[in-house]
Amino acid sequence: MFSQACKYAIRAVLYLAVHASEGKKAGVKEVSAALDVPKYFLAKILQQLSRNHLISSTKGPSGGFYLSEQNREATLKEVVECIDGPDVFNSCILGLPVCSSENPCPLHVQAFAYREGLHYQLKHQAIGDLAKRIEREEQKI
Amino acid sequence: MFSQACKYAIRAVLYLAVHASEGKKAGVKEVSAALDVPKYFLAKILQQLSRNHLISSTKGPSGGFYLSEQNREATLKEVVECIDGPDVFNSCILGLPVCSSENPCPLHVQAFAYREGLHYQLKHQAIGDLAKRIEREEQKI
DNA sequence: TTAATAAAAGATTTTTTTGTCTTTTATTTT
DNA sequence: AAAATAAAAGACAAAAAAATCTTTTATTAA
Repeated sequence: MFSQACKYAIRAVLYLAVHASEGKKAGVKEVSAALDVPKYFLAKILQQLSRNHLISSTKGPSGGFYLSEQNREATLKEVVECIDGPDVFNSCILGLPVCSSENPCPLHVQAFAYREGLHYQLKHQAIGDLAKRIEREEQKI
Repeated sequence: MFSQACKYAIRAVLYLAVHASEGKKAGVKEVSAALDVPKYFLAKILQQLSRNHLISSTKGPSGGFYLSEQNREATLKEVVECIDGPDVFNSCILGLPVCSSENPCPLHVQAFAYREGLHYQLKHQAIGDLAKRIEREEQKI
């Protein structure tokens, strides 16, 4: 479903949402250690998210990554599409060039129904709200 | 979700289910042309499925691939797991080593529902029955 | 204002996946 | 029995994804 880079991206964003803020930034080192993720690879991913304004960063001492209030209003759908491209949620599960409700592949109905569930959550839940739930339910990232 | 090889495998098996039989075998050339899939790559995939008794084959003139009656009773779940390994349907969508209903990752609930629907169909519908539906509804493969 | 810090950027390497080609083996038709 | 056919097997090449390392730039704290 998601590339390795995308999985790291989602987890990193959620980590920042829970553990960092404008006043308490987190560096690549901290995030990669906390999530047990390759440091330099994660750095590239965070850069890409930062360039696309999905996370915020500042250089220099006491710098690092964090989510601004605006960043917290974005959704994981945007994060996912930033890393894996815009077609993640609507490309055919069998790779057929045309596959839709009108012209469905043999697995379309099931694949669509259940992928939409995931898509819906990622699209409609703000990252900030998701972070609150994670803290409340003490979920692992 | 599925690797490229796995997508080709599913489509090839369905093609054989619809267009081939013990009396009317299909060669790699025919299948790759019909599905527009790389010939030699498909050959490898069909070999692997054959070794695992998910499809049948015979060498020599008028040889080729087909599904025996027994093959038609198998499911696409077996095909998928033959190519992509046994964890496709139960590994964490974020790649966490532990992720379950008791210890869920932040996306577990949605991801689980998404995959289980698909999993259920692939697990409970015999390839032979699926092929009949494809013919009845004239679906593309 | 200098040294230290940390992200940004660029280049490179490694690994995995995808795709191709050649040789061998089994089977069948002539 | 010989020639032709088609899968099986093995080796190889190309492309993509994942991971690493080095240099540069911006910022801040001493």
